[in-house]
Amino acid sequence: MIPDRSLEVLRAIVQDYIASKEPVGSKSLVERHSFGVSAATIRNDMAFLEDEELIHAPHTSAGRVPTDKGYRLFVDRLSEVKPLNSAEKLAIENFMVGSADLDETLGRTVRLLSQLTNQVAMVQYPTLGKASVRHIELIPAAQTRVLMVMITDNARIQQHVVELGTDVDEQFLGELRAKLNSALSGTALSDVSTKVKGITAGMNVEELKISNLIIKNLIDQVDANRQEKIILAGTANLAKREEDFPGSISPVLEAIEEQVVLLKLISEMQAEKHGVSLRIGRENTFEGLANASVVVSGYENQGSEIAKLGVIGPTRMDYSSNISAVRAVARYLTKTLGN
Amino acid sequence: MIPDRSLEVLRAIVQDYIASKEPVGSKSLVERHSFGVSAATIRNDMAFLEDEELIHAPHTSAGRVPTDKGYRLFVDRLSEVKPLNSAEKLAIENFMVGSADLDETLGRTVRLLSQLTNQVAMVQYPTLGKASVRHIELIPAAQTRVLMVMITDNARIQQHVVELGTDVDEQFLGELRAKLNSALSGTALSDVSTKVKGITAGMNVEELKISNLIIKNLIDQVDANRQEKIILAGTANLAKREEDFPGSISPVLEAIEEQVVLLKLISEMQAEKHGVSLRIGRENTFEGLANASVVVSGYENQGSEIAKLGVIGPTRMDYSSNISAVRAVARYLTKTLGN
DNA sequence: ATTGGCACTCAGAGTGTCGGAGTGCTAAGC
DNA sequence: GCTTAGCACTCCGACACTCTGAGTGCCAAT
Repeated sequence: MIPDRSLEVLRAIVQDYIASKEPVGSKSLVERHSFGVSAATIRNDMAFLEDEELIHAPHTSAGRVPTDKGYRLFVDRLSEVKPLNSAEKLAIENFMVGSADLDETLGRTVRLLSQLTNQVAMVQYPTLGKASVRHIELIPAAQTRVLMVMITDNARIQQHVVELGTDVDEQFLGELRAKLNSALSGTALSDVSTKVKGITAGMNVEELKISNLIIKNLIDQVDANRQEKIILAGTANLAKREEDFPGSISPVLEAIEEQVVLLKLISEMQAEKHGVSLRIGRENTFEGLANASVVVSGYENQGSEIAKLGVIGPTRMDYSSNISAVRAVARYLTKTLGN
Repeated sequence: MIPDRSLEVLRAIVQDYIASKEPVGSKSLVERHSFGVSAATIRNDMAFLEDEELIHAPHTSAGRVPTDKGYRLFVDRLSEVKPLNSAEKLAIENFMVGSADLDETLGRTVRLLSQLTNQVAMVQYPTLGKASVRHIELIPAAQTRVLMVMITDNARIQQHVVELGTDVDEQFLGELRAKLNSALSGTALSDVSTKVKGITAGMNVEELKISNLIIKNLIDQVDANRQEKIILAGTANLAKREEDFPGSISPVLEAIEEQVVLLKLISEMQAEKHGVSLRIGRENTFEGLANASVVVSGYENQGSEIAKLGVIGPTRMDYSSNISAVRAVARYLTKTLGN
């Protein structure tokens, strides 16, 4: 395998490169770190690392830059998770104080994360989890459309418009709403689809048709995570790091603007080490993110993971800090949601 | 005043500059336009325009570039609003088809606008306007907190968490909700604050305190536009136009990320010509937008303006197209909301 | 008022030079 | 056999210099 000293050299290269943004050469390396050997020896080690494709020289006589593979090895085996400093901890505490509803909490969280890391932060809206139905409302929204609103006991609101195909009968809608509420109020979401059966007893064909439409929609709402949504903050941080993205930042901006891309990305990422998941450079299947890294962690409610949050930045990012920030924010969010 | 030919020269400069992104000189000007006079004459006109601060030479012997004032004069007096071409019209029609709830409609609208203009598009969420109350729901959200949900008959949902200061009494909450609903259901929002009086009759001190808190909050919801919110699309378009922003795009990105800034900006802008309002470069009081222009138009529901939408781009933008796109999209949105 | 001519300016592209940082290799040393 | 000093070589980046083309302002002539 790779000798210990070579690993140390790799670590030093990654650290120096992240700090200086310049390719790092053998001489400056021995100056800044005490390897106890000379530059020439380091050069041999570097040649070895290059064979292993862990580092790479942008051109013949330049210093070396870590490859994606190098970063990967670095985070997996060489980096320790930096504990947050007290200022950062304070920032987290302050940010969370007085949070009100879900929207606001998540909004604060995403801004907090972007401030903490100086990267683009994202927070995925939670799935409904183990909540139960509090109230269902049916509102005529147009000639042939009904707005269905479901309020759950963890204070989430799901809404959707249902196209009936025929004119809305307000009277009947009122009855249906009463039936739905008496049947479902207090029901766990997981039980909705069974409990809702039998509600259509004694209806005529027309009513049945409408009821089924609405019920179908209700069930869709319940068991789908279709309301998947991600909020972002700190996009401007990308522009500040412009020089970190060879070429242009615009593919990155395009990628993060596409909710679909982000959702796919996030859903592919499963927690690895420290409860955090990481994609480095081309590990992201999406082409536009070839020069970007993504750090993601899940957050929980009532003991099970309900969604994820994370940051996106250049491959040349400070992994230690970002990983610990993402992890800490995920924990605090879990804690906040617990109240 | 300014001689006619000089105005023509200004128009030509603006048009050429927008097209070529290069400072435009007297010679290329006479080549591309048929003024019927020589370059030397044009130069005299240009000197005049420069005295008037309508154009400006970036350095001694370069061509001229319009100033903010020049653009302003151009849009006010010289440009015609370009009618949309059929492809664009088609795009609008297609985009709007099958829109469902408000969120989705606005989401589509903002993406449509950004595609049409290739700029950053924004849409402000509408104020409640002339709607009336459909249903009020009070949900215990935590030990001492209540989630208040108000559904209006134009299918909008307002929600807010109220901190009671004391433990929630579910029973009482149920009664209060019933009272609120019977008192307010069907009431126009503008009448809520008067109608809600008297509802607290016969309550004890503790109940009164809670009721007042909730009612106060309800009224806040109703008459405040506090739920002001803007959605954006096409941020990546900024990055593509990077070279159009002297210095860096990051102040612009920062500005548009700040909802507060955008809301302030939008609220200051009142419709001028063609129902569209325009801020060019430093006309934007916000420093970060010194090199940006903003095109805004209002959209309506039930005959009155309920919110605005628009685009943000470099001062060197195609005003004619963007103005007509913004105007058209605002109209289509008004139309869509009418259904 | 318009024009052609002329001298002048300047940014930007191209070229040449130079130094420094970095490399690979080799032969000697521990 | 690993380590090291030394050396020749490479190449980027900075700097200085030149050249050119586009553009200008001004003036005398029409």
